[in-house]
Amino acid sequence: MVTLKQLAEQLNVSVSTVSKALHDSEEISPDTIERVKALAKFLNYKPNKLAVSLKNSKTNTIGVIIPNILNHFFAKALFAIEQEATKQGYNIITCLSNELQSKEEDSLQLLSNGSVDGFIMSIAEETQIISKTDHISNILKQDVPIVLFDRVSDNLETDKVIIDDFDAAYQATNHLISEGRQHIVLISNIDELSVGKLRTSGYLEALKESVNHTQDPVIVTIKREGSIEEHIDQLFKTHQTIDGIIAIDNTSGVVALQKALKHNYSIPDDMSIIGFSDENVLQFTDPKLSTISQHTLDIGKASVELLINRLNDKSSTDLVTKTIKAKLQLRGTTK
Amino acid sequence: MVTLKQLAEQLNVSVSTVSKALHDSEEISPDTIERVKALAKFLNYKPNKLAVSLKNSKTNTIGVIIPNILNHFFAKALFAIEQEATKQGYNIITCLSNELQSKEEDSLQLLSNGSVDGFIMSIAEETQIISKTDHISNILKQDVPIVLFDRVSDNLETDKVIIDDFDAAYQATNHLISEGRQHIVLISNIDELSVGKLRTSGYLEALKESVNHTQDPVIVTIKREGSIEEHIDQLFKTHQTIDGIIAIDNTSGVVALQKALKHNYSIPDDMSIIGFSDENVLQFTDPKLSTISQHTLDIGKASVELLINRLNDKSSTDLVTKTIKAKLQLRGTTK
DNA sequence: CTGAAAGCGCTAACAC
DNA sequence: GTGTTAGCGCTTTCAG
Repeated sequence: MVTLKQLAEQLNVSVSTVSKALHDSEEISPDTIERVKALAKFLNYKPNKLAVSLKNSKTNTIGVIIPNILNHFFAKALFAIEQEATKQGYNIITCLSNELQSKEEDSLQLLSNGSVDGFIMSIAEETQIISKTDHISNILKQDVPIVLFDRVSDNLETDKVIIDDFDAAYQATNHLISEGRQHIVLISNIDELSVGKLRTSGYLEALKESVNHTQDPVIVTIKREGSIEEHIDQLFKTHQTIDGIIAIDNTSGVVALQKALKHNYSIPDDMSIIGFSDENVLQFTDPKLSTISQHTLDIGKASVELLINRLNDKSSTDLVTKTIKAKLQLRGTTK
Repeated sequence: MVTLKQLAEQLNVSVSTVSKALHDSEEISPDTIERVKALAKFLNYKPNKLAVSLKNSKTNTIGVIIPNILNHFFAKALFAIEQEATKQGYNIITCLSNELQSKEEDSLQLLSNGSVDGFIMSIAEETQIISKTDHISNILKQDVPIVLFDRVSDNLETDKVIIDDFDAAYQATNHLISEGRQHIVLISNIDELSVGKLRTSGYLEALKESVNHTQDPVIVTIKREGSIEEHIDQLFKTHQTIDGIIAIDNTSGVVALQKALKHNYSIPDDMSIIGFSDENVLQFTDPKLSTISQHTLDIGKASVELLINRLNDKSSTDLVTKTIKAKLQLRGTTK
């Protein structure tokens, strides 16, 4: 690696002159600036980021902690975070917690030592289940800002970016009710998560409020990843009067549609299905799945904006929670 | 942030004593070590990684450049890379090239300044199309090691991790031939990529070698992401004798299956389909798609191993190319 | 206009 | 056993 010192030696000037020249300092003669820059370019000089960061106590790097990169929602969020961060001159260091509290803690510890200016994260499933967030508040205590997105915790005093999970499920349910559906089932493999609980509440509330709708709520909870298909198959066997499905996670909507067609339901005549899936699954379904669109790109972008705002004004004490409205996208699986 | 200096002051010893104590140096009395460690723990001291890296000229960080994180193959590769890197005590800085040569170049430039010890990357589509890899060889010239995975280039002298793309497609095609299929079509939306070209060659070779098989090759090339469905629909309309499909990218196999069922083919009786998809799509298909399994986790792991080996022995000059054998996984869409 | 010197936080050779 | 010093590469104040 070429250093300032080497440039200085070759040009017979001092290190500080070189440094200033490269920063277009007014103190330096145009001529010197010219010469310095020419040589720097020629030798492909790049300032050592470590040294600059150490000096400035500023890394221009954001730590991003993702619970599960194989979940398309998070992959897309990461995509958006990276894009916006790059645009704003920040790098990202990505850690994957794989839904484990221990890995989440490790990553926070490991990077909160000057490696990053702040964090953007979504809470690991395990952390949400055992509801222990000390490892996160410890970091906050050390004045390293954190933005939480999607999966958040009321116990943590941070900026947050969420979607209106309750409302989204509430509206989806109401839509099915307005279609005249009488037996609307909710399918979830995320009932341990904050977002899962909120979406379920929205569903329950919509059913409760609906006057001329007397069904009891039916909630299918799926624990293990692999068993979604079995559960849904089972559902169609045991509940033959089902005419509406709200799937509140990424994939079960698609699976439900698949199975419904297999069971010879005519969609959407016999049954309506609404999923929380991203558009990427649409190519796999026919008819096209109606979904609640989460505007994942906006979520990622907003997270970066919030964090950078916070970094630029650490003094500000009021926390902001930004809600990105989800939108019901009716396609081929609803009337 | 707590620093060595602060610890030293509180304990009335020198900074170097503290440093040594924390490293269990033999020079320091057990008693002092005890006291230092106790205070360090109490104050939650963490060595500033920037300073350590600067001092050691070693960051223990790997730069990972991913062409498209929304592609499940790359998400899974990233998953594997992160996992293995963490295991070996390395962090990763993730950059997304979004298939653009310019972003790839930016990322390499930005991080090859002491931020990372080396790179793991897969080449952007644009870079493969215009076949300009100077920005990569420039980094190599600066003695920053790079491991290429999946999409590689013959022009670059680096360690590589690839799958046996030619063989995989060759075998898949031969399998369909052995089933007695007479009109086997290849579908590709990645014909610009090195891996796409190799897979296509494998298909062509298998057809050519087959003695009692007289069909001409049929290759459907899809350019735009959104048009896969249309193209496949079209295919079934114009080529009604098709009885075999090899889809060489991540998604078109699933789409082909979907459409074939829609067109009332009985799968696998009337037609066999083999995709290059990951297991994650299986939940969306019925019958289950037969695939060529790419062992993506192994690819990621091997990439990290190769890079770390290289970092530990920069002198070694012989380049290694590791081939992770793909495996034909027959499921419900083949006989 | 240019240079010397201090310091970011850490390590390590070398005193004492 | 402990302390002093120099230096990683850079920025910045202050002197010249």
